[in-house]
Amino acid sequence: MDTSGGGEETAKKSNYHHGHLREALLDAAHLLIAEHGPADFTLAEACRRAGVSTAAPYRHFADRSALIDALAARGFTLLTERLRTARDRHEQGSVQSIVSMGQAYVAFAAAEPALFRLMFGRHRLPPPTEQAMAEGPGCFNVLLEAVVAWLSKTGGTPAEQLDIAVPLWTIVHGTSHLLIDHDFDNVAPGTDVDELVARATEAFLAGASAKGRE
Amino acid sequence: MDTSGGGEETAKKSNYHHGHLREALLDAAHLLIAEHGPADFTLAEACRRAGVSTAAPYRHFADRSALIDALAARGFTLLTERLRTARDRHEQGSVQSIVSMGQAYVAFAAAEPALFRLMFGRHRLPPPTEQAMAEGPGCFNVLLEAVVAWLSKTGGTPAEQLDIAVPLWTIVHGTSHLLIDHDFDNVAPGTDVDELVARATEAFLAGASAKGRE
DNA sequence: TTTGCAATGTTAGCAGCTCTCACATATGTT
DNA sequence: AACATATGTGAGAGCTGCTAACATTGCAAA
Repeated sequence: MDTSGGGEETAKKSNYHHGHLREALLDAAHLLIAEHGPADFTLAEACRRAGVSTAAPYRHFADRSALIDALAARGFTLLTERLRTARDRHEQGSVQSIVSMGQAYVAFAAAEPALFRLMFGRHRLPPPTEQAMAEGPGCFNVLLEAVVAWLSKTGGTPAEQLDIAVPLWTIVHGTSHLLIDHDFDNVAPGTDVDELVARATEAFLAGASAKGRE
Repeated sequence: MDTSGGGEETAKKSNYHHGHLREALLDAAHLLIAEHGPADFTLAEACRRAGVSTAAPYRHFADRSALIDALAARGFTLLTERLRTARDRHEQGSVQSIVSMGQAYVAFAAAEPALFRLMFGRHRLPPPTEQAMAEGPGCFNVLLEAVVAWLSKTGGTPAEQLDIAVPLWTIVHGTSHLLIDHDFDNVAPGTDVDELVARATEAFLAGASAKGRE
């Protein structure tokens, strides 16, 4: 999947130094949390899969949670890309463009539930982490740009962008969590989340722009 | 806070058998996850606080996660109560009644973030747990009833109840998660979540009923 | 090329956690 | 009073995160 596979032969000068350990650990961790959930992810098991001792990770990460943070950062850049391509599949400023982003958001959560939980569930109060200050908004900014474009088409002002974007975010974020936690199963089984996101987004935008015009 | 405090004197026949260990462990666990987050909650620490050995919990719970599940169940009954009283503070079928429920939902998450995460974050695929089948819906049913009442007032049919209730749920659920994960801080600091829930709910209901009428 | 240093890996080991097993003690029923 | 049952303890196995001292390699300057 990456260069390390073929690299074992081309660059097998030694097997003492791994060579791509940092990335290998992140890959292993990604697989593990996808299999067993983020809670009972084990650094030792990741080491086993990467073929190194349990002390090796500490050359690349301060501690276990630093590795998890790095994984979350990976997730944010991935999500941001997906949102951008989803948005750009439709006309700028169109409702369809915004709906498409929401569906991509939920699809990402559905495809990578453990990663999604990791990204938004690290309840560490202290460190806004500069990294997060850059990545998190980076992700949200994609939505903001689309909302501004929509506002300019429907006669709204850019000042309202947060009043529109934040509720839209809550809809797709809530849908994602409820979906991956299987909370629809008992209550509304067989829910079509794409449909759900489309209807909720359209209804909210309709209600919001009606209110603005009244 | 409970009977065990005074009970130590009235019922201090022995200190070998604890007497209320199950509840005491749940109380201790509740405090611990509130302090340190649900992830690094430790069964051993809960034992220390309850004043028993680390083997004692296994007389009352199958394992660590069974205790956590019991805590989550507690949370659901608590949340259901809060929703019911919030709803009943306003006229039946009114938008205000529905908004009030949403605000109570978010307020619960804000007051008990760790418990909230526990309740919805146990990503255990296998057991729909009968308990959860009863509690989860029990919680959602409060909303459904309110939505049915609103529909009958606005000329909708009960068949649409899920189309209305599920999006509303995603709004408050998403708001709760984003709030307790501090995701508003970087993006929309100082967000008034009560205001947010009210505006989003009103706009969605307006848009949805307009669509029904068109 | 050789030498020396910084980067990266290993082994050994501590402390803490979950969970089990055999044993101890209290409770209540007959 | 005696037994069965419920509930607690102590010791210990096996795992984990993490540290410290030591080993190996790659790179860059002499």
